[in-house]
Amino acid sequence: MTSEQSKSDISRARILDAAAKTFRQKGYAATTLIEIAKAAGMQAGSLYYHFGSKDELIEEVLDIGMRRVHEAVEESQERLPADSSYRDRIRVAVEAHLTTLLKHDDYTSANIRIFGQVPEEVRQHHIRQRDAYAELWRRILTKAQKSGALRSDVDLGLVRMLLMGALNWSVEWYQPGRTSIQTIADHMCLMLFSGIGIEEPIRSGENETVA
Amino acid sequence: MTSEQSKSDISRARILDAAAKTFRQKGYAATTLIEIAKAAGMQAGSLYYHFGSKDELIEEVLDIGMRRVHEAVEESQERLPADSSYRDRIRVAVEAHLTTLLKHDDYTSANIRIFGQVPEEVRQHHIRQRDAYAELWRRILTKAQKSGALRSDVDLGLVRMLLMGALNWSVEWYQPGRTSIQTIADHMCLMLFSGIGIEEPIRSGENETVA
DNA sequence: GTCTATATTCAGATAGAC
DNA sequence: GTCTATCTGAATATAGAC
Repeated sequence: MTSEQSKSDISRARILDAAAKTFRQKGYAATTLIEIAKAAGMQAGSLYYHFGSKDELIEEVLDIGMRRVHEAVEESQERLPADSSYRDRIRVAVEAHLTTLLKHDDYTSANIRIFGQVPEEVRQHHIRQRDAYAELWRRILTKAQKSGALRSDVDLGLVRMLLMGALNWSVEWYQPGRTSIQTIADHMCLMLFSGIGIEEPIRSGENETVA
Repeated sequence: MTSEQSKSDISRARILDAAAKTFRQKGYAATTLIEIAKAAGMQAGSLYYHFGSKDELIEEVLDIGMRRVHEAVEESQERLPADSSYRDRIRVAVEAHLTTLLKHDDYTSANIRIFGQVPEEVRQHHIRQRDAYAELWRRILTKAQKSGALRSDVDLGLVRMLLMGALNWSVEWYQPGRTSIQTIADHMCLMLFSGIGIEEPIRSGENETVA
């Protein structure tokens, strides 16, 4: 039980990597074990030495993906100075979530993209883990609100859903090199804390022309 | 060519309705023609009288879905008084998008959920239509920014993506009866225009206790 | 227009050789 | 541990009867 990696461990990891990548790209049902095996450099039948079924494989991919965001966000909080502002706490959480999602993690983005496609039974097995992650955000936002850093008249559940949506949707459009992850996080935090609106001058009904 | 509906038209519509509903629920690959046929009250083979293939069917579902949001948002703008504020213009657009998505439209929500799963060829056929819808939002936001209603130092492309993400993700969590669509739209607009942050008092480093 | 029957294709899974 | 070969089931699509 040291950090030695048996041949089995190595193959297993290669399969998981290939699976996460393929599931993320093609979705659950459209991904075949043949494809995964090929990407992992072996034959389809060989997968069954490591995993009992396609669903067992997808479950582990989902599990790893969720664990990684969860840990990343949790660590972002622990790394902060104890006297950090609540805005900073939320800001680093947003950055951690986005970075995990977009930077190098096929597992996390696979989780987000295909969770809605997997068989009901697989989904059931992950509800607990999803809830735990939701709970982490709930705590962060609730503390911020109680402390007076967030408006007290908003439904934090709704805010959380809208925030997660904005962040998670990035897996559908983000392309490395076009915008930095930091810029995305900055825009998200600006919207969340201050909004991007400006008071409009009162107008008298005419269609004004703007230079 | 009046509004008469032939038997064929009626069956076709029933098939499309059943397809939109099933695709939305189960995703693209996991939905079988057998299921769709059953939901439409016929045998799988009969579908081929109306559609040449599964992909032809999905293309029409995607097409209808996108057309409906597009029209809904466009009409929301046309219905507004000419002297409406830019905030109001954005607000009704948000409401129209969300309402179409969540109220009665399996087509639109199917479009959002499965677009990422369909074969590349099908996706290609819809890029133009998707671009047209993006362009509609781009115009709305750009006019608002130019008029001074939105901060000039933000990347509107990013804002649009984050906004669409927050709205579209609602298909994953929205449940009728729990929160009203109007409340969701209100929260979204509040975040977008004003944010939900409150200036935090300057603190001196200690962990303060809050009553 | 819709049915029944079926051809075809292909994926998930198993068995035994190496 | 991985391979090859294969079973089994299921889904798209076609053909011809009604």
